[in-house]
Amino acid sequence: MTEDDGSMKFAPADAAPRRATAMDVARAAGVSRSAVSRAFSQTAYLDTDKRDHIRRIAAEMGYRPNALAAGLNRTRSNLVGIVAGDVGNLYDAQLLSRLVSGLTAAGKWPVVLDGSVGADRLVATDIFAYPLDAMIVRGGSVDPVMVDTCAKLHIPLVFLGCVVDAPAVDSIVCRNAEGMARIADLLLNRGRRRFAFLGGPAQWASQQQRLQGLCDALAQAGLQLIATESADFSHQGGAKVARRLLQDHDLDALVCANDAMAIGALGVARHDLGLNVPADLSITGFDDVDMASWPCFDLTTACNPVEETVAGVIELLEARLATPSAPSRRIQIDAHLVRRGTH
Amino acid sequence: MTEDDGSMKFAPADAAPRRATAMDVARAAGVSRSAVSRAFSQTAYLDTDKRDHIRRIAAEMGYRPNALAAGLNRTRSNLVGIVAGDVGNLYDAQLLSRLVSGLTAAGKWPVVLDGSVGADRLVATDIFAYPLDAMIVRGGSVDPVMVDTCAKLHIPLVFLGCVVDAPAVDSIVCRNAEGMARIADLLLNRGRRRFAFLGGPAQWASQQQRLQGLCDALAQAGLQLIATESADFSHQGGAKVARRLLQDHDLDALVCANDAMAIGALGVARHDLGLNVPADLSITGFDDVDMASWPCFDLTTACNPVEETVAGVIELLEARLATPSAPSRRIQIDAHLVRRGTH
DNA sequence: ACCCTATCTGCACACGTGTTCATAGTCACC
DNA sequence: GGTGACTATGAACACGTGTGCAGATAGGGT
Repeated sequence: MTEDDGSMKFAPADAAPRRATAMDVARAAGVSRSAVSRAFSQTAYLDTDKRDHIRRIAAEMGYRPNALAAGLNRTRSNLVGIVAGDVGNLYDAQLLSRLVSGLTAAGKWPVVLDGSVGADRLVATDIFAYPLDAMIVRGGSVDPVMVDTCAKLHIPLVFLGCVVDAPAVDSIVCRNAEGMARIADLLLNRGRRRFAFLGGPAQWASQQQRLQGLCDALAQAGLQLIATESADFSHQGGAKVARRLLQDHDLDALVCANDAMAIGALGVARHDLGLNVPADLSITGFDDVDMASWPCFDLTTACNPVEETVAGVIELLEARLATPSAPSRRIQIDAHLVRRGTH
Repeated sequence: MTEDDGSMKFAPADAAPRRATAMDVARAAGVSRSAVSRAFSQTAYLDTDKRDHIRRIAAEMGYRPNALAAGLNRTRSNLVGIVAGDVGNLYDAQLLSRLVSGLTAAGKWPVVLDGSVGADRLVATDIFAYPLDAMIVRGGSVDPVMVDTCAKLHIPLVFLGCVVDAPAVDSIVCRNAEGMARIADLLLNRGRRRFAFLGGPAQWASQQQRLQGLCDALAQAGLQLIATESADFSHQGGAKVARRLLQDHDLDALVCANDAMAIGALGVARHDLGLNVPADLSITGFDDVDMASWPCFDLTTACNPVEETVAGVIELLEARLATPSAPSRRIQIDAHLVRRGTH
């Protein structure tokens, strides 16, 4: 009865209107608040007529149980943080998109964070104020501050693209070295001998593994790289560095650390330098983004399968949530060769 | 004192460990829970020594105030839903990325939802269980169910790409017709007379406005379109339909509704059909995605500026949150011409 | 010495929900 | 009709936090 006084004050419709609560519905339906709560729970007893009545009134008022309030006495919030990679990068954009779909299908809500700001700033910022069920990090290198923070808050971490050795931290990586070895073998069998590598930023673990895989395969054939240069994984960066590489060295194989740079290199080689790809020069990428299959590029590359990766992330996530103290796991994904027209 | 009994039961360290709470910190620091709460509030009184002491212990224990619990008695959750567009589409991917950055900078946390599932399913699903501060929808057409649901829950809506006439629903759109008219004028001045339009799905408002802008500009010159076909805004779809258009008609200008399709058309025209662009045929896009400026495409297009659009969304959002009952607003963004090498 | 004020702190309530517990009601069966 | 079993429901508590209110402490002024 004292509640009535509170709800009668001035009918504040012009101020910010508030979301209907279970109490509001209970008053409108002439039942207790508990009954409203039970009307939205499958397990609780409630008379069918009463349940229908409550649900109809709730629908009219636009009531839905507030997940944040309910989450207080539940152990899961169903919120999962994603630190996105470089979304200007086509592969990362594709990955993010599929990851969002996969998490939604798994009943989790992805809160996406800008990965381009420093990870330390991300920690300083208040995303960890939210009780995330887990954190998925896409990136080339690992930030120890984030690992520590998540450990203290008991937030499971899944790393996507690099391996982290810490308790309750899982990771999923592509078999970069093996994939690159397949590319190297393909080019060696075709008779290529004068190789250069167009790599990405050195702090990316995948970049180093791809370089290593290439070097090892060449060493087995008694060869070594003529030149190695780094760009920023972007199309423009790849084009710029590829021009320098192709002008300074006499190459017959330019192996790139990802598709975007390979496509940039392809443009420079064909249009600016007038080289004949693949007759005089092989150019290869890595990842197999959508664009690699476009007829104007038709890029030979190694497929870093997005769907399989996302499925692996979801699997790691669910296993970790089911058994928080389980030992860390690492999933490795095979990168298979995609033979097209640039080798 | 009764609390002690509760906390002493078995020290359940092997089960799912729980996040430290203000009560835990209070016990460890020998102060009241209120003091801990105040230690993290700028406005509250607290002795400096005591505040430092509490914050140090909190840092050791990895304590942070739980935003969900705090959000219960606050009017904002700082969570904002984003219904993403088609992230396979390059423009939408770019837009999503910048939107995430912009929202983060504005102190909001974006919860990203898969826009490819039907909007009705999105409503049926339980994202609205969370008290979102607002919902940002990127898409070509408007789903009335979502508008109704958000209205009932008092969740402000911002539409990105189409205009919706409903209370407290804001929108931001590109001046599509004017942008397309600029392209048409450019092509007319260059002497083009035989135009075709390669459009997107009909339910997209922007698509219709772009078509309309083109038709009007042609009509002013006493011309009309020779042919109009639709694809799905994708590279592959654009390529396929462009081949048909170019084979069936004698054109000197192929105006595309977005860059992806224009680039697909460009590949078909040059490589498959051996046409000379721009000598014999003009091909134009719309949006000005990064790729349009790549030397291998060098696409003439109209710029649909991402930064400006995101800034507009943030502005609409903040204004709406400040004044929930304000009349609906519509921001229009100019699409300026980008002259490159395909006209 | 006393009082008033300014500063600090703890208690208690509110936020909105799920769930346990006890109780009222119903029905069947002896 | 009485008793037991069972169902349906409301009151109460818990989740973790911010904050109003009152009380306590200290310090200074008369």
